[in-house]
Amino acid sequence: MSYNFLEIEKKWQNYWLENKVFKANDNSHKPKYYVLDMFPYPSGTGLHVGHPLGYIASDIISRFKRNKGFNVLHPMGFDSFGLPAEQYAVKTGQHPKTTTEKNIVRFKDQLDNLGLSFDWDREIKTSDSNYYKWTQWIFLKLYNSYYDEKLNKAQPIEKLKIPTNISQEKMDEFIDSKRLAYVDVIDVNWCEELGTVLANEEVIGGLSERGGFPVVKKPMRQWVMRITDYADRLLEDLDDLEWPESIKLSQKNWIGKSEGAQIKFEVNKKNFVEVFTTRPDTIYGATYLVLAPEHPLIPIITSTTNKKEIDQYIHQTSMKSDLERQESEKSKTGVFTGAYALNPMSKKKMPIWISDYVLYSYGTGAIMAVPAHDERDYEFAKKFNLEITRVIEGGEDVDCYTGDGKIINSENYNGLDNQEFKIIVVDFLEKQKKGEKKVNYKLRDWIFTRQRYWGEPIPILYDGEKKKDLEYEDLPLKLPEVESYLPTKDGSSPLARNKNWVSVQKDGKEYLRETNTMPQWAGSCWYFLRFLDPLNDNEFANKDIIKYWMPVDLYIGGAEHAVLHLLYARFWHKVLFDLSLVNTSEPFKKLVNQGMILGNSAFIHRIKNTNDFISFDLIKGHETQKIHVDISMVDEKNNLDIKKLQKSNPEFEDVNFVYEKSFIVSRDIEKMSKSRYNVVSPDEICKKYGADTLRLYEMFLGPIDQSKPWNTSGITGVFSFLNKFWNLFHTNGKFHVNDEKPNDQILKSYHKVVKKVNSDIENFSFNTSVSAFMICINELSSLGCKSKDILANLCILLSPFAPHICEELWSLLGNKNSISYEKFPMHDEKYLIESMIEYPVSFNGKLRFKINLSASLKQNEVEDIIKNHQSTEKYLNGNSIKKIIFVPKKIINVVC
RNA sequence: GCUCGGGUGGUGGAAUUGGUAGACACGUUGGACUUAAAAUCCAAUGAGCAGUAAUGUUCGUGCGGGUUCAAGUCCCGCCCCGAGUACCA
Repeated sequence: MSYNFLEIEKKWQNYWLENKVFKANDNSHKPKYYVLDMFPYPSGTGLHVGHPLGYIASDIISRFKRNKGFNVLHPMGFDSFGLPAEQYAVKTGQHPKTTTEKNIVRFKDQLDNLGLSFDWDREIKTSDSNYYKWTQWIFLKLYNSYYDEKLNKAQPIEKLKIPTNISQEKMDEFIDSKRLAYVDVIDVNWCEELGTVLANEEVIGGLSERGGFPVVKKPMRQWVMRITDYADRLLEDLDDLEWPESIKLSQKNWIGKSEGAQIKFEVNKKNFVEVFTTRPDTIYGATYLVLAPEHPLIPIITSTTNKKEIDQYIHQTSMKSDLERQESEKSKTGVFTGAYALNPMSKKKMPIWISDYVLYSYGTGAIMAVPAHDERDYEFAKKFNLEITRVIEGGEDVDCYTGDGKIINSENYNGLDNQEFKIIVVDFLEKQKKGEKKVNYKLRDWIFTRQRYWGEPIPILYDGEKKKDLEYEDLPLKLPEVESYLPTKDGSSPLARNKNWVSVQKDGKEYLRETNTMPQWAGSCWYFLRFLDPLNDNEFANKDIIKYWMPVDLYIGGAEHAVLHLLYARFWHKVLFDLSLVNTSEPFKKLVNQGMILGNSAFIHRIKNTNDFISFDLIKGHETQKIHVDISMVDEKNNLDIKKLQKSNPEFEDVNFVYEKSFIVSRDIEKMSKSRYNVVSPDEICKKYGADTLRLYEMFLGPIDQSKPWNTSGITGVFSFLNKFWNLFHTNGKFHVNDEKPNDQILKSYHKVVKKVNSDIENFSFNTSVSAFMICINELSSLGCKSKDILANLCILLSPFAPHICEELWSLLGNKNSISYEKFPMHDEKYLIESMIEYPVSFNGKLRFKINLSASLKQNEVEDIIKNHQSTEKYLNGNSIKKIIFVPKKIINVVC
C-alpha cells in the first residue's frame, strides 16, 4: 500500500501558497541568498519532463539554504516576448498576448504541481508593459551614454567633450557616433524566412539558430549596441566568476582577443594597405598582400587592365551567402589587382591580391600573406603560384610550419628566437611610423533591432534623419494593434502598418516612430533586477534593495545560452554598473548548467516510393524513409499500436503495414520536442507517483550537468523508497513513533547520511544524496528504528528533495510550523570515524586507515577511537600499537 | 581541422580524488504470500575456472606502454563517442 501522495501534496502546496511561506524579506538580519532559474519562454506545449530538472535543482538549493538560516530569494517569471507566439498569431490570427497569457496560466499550474518554492508575489512577464517600460528606459540609458576610454567606463552623454567650432549637424553626428546604442547602416544577417535581422550570435554556420533557415548578408539601417567597448572587461571579469570552465571558454572564444600588430604597406606616395597580424615575426616571409573583396582601396589601386576581371570577381562573391562562402572553403579563389606594395622590412615588392578568404569584418579587412607559415596563405600561394619564403626554422617535414623556432632568411635578424623578434619588429615599425602594437577582437557590435511584432517597441522618434528619444513620462511606449502580424519580405516591421501610431505630434512637431522592435534577449538582460522590486513604479528597482540582494548567488540554466543571453546580460549589467545604477560589476556569481533531458523518439519506416510501412525487424534490404510517430502509440518493447495510430491520424488509414507478429518501431535519442512526438509531460508522472517521486527521480537519474535520455523504468525504485520511509514510521496505517534513545548502530547510519547529504548538496551531487537516503532508510528499517528524534531530523534532511512527504510527517510529529525554516541537522564526527576504520588499508606491517578528518575532532580523540575499536584489534593480529602517525587530511598510519 | 568534455556490469550510474572497483537503483533469475495476477517481501546477480558446499582462484574500468607497495584515478602514445566552433590573419 502506498502513502496518499495526491492528498498530501495538494494539501501542502495550498498551505505554502496561502501562508506565503516562501515570501522573501527585503530587510532581514539573516544572510541573503539569491537563487535564480533561467526563466522559461511559455510555449504552447507546456512543460515537459526536461524543464523541471533545473528548477528542482534550484529548489533543492533554495530549501537547503532556508534550512541553513539564509534569507532566500527564489523568484520565477516568464520571458514572454518571442517568435513562437508571433508565428502562432500569424497562423491563427489570435493576438500573441492572448495565447501567451493562456500558456502562462498552464505553466504556473504545472510548476506549482511540482512543489517548487517560488515567491510568486514577485512574478514578472517581459511582455507586460509595466515591465518593458523599464526595458525601454534602460535602452534610453544606453542611448544616452558613451564609453569613456580614459575612465574605462560608460558615462552619461552630457559629460562627452564635444569639439567646438563645428556646425550643429556635425555635433549631432559626433555625439551619435559615441552613443552605446546607435544607428548604423551595416551588413546584417538577414533571414528572409523569419523576416528579420539576426545577431551574429544567432547565426550558426550560415543558418538561423531558430528554425535553421538560410541567412544572407545585406546592408540595412539598424540599431546596434556598442558591446565591443566592453570586450576587454567582459573577458577579464570572467576570471572571478564561479562558472563552468566550458562556458567561460566559449565566451573567451567568442570575444576572441588576439594580440599582434597593425602594419602599413606603402602602395604609392598617397596610399597604403594596412593589415593586422599576430605574427609580425614572419614579416620577411610576407610575399604578397590580400584584400577582402569589400575593401575600399580596391577601386583606387586596381590597374585598368585587370578592372573587368576584378569587378566580376567582386560581384560574384557579393552574391554568395555566408553558407556558400563557407562551402567554397576548400578551394581558394581570387584575382590580382595589378598593384604592388612595399614590404617595410625586406623592401621587396609584394603583389596585392583580392580574395574572399579574407573577411572585411575582421581586423583591417586586409592581410599580409606568409605562405610558408600560414596554411590558408600556403594554399592560396600554391594555387596562384606565388612566392613562398621560409623565415622560421623547424617543421622540415611539413610544407607549412606554424610553430616557433629560430629566424632565418631575414637579413641581420637571422638566428634570433621568433618570439624575441616579434618585439623587435614592432619596435622598429613604430619608430618608422609604419606600424604599431594592436589588439583585435572577434566580437562584433550587437545588432539590436528585429523587424517583428511581438517585442518591445524602441522609444525613439524621427524628424527626418534626426533622432529624438522619448522622455520618461512617455514610457511605457505600448505595443500598438496592427492588422497583421506577418513580417514583410522587404524588411520593414509589422508596426509600420499602423499609420496612426507611427506618426506622432510632440511639442508641436511632427515625428515618425521607430517601427522596429527589440530582440528577445532584451527582456532577459535585466529581469533578475526587477525580481528584487517588481512593483516599483518610480524606478526599475530600489537601490537599497538592489544593494541587499545582488549579485545572484546561484544561477541555474541550460548551457545553450553560453554566448547569447549570458554575454548580453553581463554587458547591460556593466553599463548599469558604470552609471551607478547597480552595485556589482557582474550579475551572476555562480552558474550551474543543467543537462538536457532527451526524448526517446519512435520511428516507422516507409519503403521508398511506396505506401508500404515495414516493421523495423524486417527492414534489411529495403530503402526506407523514417517518420516520427507519437511515443504514446508504442509500448516498452517497441510494438506499435496500429489501430491507435490510425484512429488519431487518418492519414494512416489507407497505408499498408508489413510485419510478422507485431509491428516494431525503431528508436532514437533526440531533443524533446512537440515536432518529434517524443514529449513526456510531468503531469502524468505526478498523477501516478506524485511530485516528490518525480523530484527525487529526476535527481537520481545522474549528475545534474549531464544530458540523459528520459526513461521511466527506474522510477519504481524511488517511489518504493518514499513508501518505505513513510511505512517505517507507520504501523497498520497509523503513525507510530517512540521516545526511545536510538542505539549506536542507528546513530552511525543516521550521521552518515547527514554528512553525505550536507556535502553532496554543496557540490550539486544530488544523485548520490538520493542513494545515501535509500541506504539509510534500508538500514533503519532493518534496525527497526522508530525514534521520534531521528524522524524529525530525517524530515528536515530530506525536505529539500521531497518537501511534501516531509512536511506531512513533520506535522504528524505534532509540529505546527512548516518545516521550511527548521535548522538543518549536522553530523557527529565520532560515529563516522568508527565506520571508516572498519576497512583499513594495510601494507608492510603498517596498519593504515584512510580517514577524511573534518577538523571537529581532535587528534587524541581520534587516537582513542582507533585504540578502542574492536576492528583495530582484529587487524593488529595480536601486535600492540607503537605509534599513530597522522598525515594531514588523509591517511592515518598505525605502526605496530 | 581546432578547443573542451567523456569511455566503468545487461542498463542509469557510484568510488571519500592514488587505497575493498561496480555503492544505490533498474533489469534478470529463484523463492514466499495469493485460486491467479498485480502489489509487497526475501535471496542471488561483473566474467571465467575448481568445489555438493562454505569457499578458493584467475581475469576485469576503450587499446598499448610506464611510474608506484598500491592506478578507474597520475605520465606517454593511440582508438572511439559527445558538445562547441569554424578561412578571426
